[in-house]
Amino acid sequence: MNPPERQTAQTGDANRLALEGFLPYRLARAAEIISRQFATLYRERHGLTRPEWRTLATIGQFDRITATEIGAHSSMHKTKVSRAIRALEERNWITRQVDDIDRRIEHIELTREGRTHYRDLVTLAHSYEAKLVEALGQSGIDQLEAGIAAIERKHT
Amino acid sequence: MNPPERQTAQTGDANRLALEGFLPYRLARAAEIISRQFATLYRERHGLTRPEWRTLATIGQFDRITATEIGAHSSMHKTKVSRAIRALEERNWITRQVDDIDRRIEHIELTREGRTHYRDLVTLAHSYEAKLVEALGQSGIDQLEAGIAAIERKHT
DNA sequence: TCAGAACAGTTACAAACGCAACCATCGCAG
DNA sequence: CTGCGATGGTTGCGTTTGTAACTGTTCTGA
Repeated sequence: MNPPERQTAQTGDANRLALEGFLPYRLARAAEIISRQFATLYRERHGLTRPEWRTLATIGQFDRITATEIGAHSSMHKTKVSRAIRALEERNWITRQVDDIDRRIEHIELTREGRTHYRDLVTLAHSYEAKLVEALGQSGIDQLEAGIAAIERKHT
Repeated sequence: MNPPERQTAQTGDANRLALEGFLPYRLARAAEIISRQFATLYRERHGLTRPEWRTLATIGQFDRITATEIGAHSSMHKTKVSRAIRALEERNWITRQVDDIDRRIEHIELTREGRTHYRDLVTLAHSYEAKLVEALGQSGIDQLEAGIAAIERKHT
């Protein structure tokens, strides 16, 4: 058993930076790895891009929702959302309905077809999460979540 | 004091997915927040893009390095590296030198000017890390690093 | 009542990205 | 040798992205 190594961005020399130990870099890289892995799954299976998957996931979560709300809930720029919505609409996975009172607003819902894909996507997500637990161990997951939670807590 | 809430992607209903509890999403979002915060610093201060910052950081870390090695060390696509190198070269922050023996290889080094910026960048990075520790708490940082380490361990 | 601020959503445009094709060079097997 | 696969690095091209500007609509306050 090795003694646990404390990884930091320092190399002993304070005038250098070890990129591989620098937290923002490590975090970005880790997120990229996980995102890509999961993206491969839904891309191969449903032909979705990342913004489209997030959009679909958000609509499915709330049944009926507006574009602005989707952006707020999924941390996406409104142009990304707009384009994702159009793409999903062209596949007939969602429908839009202009609000009766405020005609700027469009309510978005899943079609039957969209719901089918959403259900499958949820299964996929859960099973990927399970794989993550298996790969990283429950303690790894717990620590990661705790760390993320700390960031979330500080961020507005 | 509230009891700690266990956050999961489930909403009780297994046929739904709570995006805000889904680990890949949370991780991507957290990384994005941190990356953006730090990027604002070096962009405002040195006018660097993200690939340029990573490239510069890697060159500074190793003094003399090739483009391929930069890509491997900083997890960037070779075209990204190529373009970042060109941009840094145009600012006269780095120099290239074709290898005497293998003329495909270019050795890259910092110029005096580049070194000045690199030093400042290192200071910036360290002080940002310190701010992170302050904001998230040492335990938050430790947990985050442990979680990331678990991912790194599994990834090739 | 009505002018202008605010807001939902789209679009035009430029920058950034990755893939694939490419050039130049090297290494190696026959 | 020499021909051909592998390697380092660049570039062309289609796609994706964010910014800003725009359309259409509602809200607000004088």
